[in-house]
Amino acid sequence: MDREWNDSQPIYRQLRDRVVAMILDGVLKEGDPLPSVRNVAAEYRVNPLTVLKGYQQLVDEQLVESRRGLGMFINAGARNLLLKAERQKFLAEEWPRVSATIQRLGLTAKELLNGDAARSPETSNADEEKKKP
Amino acid sequence: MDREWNDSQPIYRQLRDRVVAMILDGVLKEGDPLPSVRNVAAEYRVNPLTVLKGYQQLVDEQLVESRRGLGMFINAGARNLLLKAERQKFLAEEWPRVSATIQRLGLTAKELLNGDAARSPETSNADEEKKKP
DNA sequence: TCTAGTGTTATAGTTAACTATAACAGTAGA
DNA sequence: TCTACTGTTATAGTTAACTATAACACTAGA
Repeated sequence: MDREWNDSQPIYRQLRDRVVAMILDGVLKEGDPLPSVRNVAAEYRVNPLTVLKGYQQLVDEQLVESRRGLGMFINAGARNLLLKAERQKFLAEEWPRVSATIQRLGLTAKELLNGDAARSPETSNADEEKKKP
Repeated sequence: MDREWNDSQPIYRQLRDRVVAMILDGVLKEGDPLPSVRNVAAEYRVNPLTVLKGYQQLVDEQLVESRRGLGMFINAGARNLLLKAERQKFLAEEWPRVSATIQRLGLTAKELLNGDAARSPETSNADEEKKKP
């Protein structure tokens, strides 16, 4: 997980999205415990309530189950559920907007998608940065 | 312009983005006046101050000039400025995130391009490919 | 039982975004 | 001058997001 936050979305939603990404990437498998509310809060220097709120979203989506005194655990079937739901959400809401932006900027989706397919999933970084001493 | 708002970003920023889109699309040309603060506020049922805040962003970016008593006008060179700035921002900030999501969801270029092939002049790609194994 | 780890709730305060309402300030044209 | 548009500022209130601090409730293991 990254240690920084984006100002374009509330922290609790970004937190939710990160866990989702970890599930999809297989970093968190079904049955695994989530990092504890307190730990996450400490590590990212965020209020425990904010972390809880992010986690609660996952509970509401039935991706995660909470066991008091024990922790929060990835539900069985979570990854499949996510793949379906997130795909649909992405195609219906995000991609149309992104695609419009791409055309507006005179870029081509094809090039972006191809150029990126060659890279490893880790290297999702644009080379805007010059080397620094 | 659309009449609805997204809950994922503040209204004033969405407003700014819409004007930017209109400039890039050539709906608003250099020298043209923006729709007036009061009109927009009325049409979208939003507070005038919120509209002003969105417009002020454009002024701060030097895309728009404000003439008291007259209105706000698209600056000369605004489109060029935007193309550069927005491209860089998109490639550096948005695309990496989107691209990661695409891979995470196991979506393919083909799937994504088909949906809006109708819009893009580039995407007249009648290629055939193997169905998934 | 005690301890150290879990999730959860309570209380209270700050800030950003948005709202309603109103007034001020400048420009063009009848 | 009067009218009807513009942008701009002032005042004050609501809500959502986040914060700090503390306590409560539960579980596993020594």
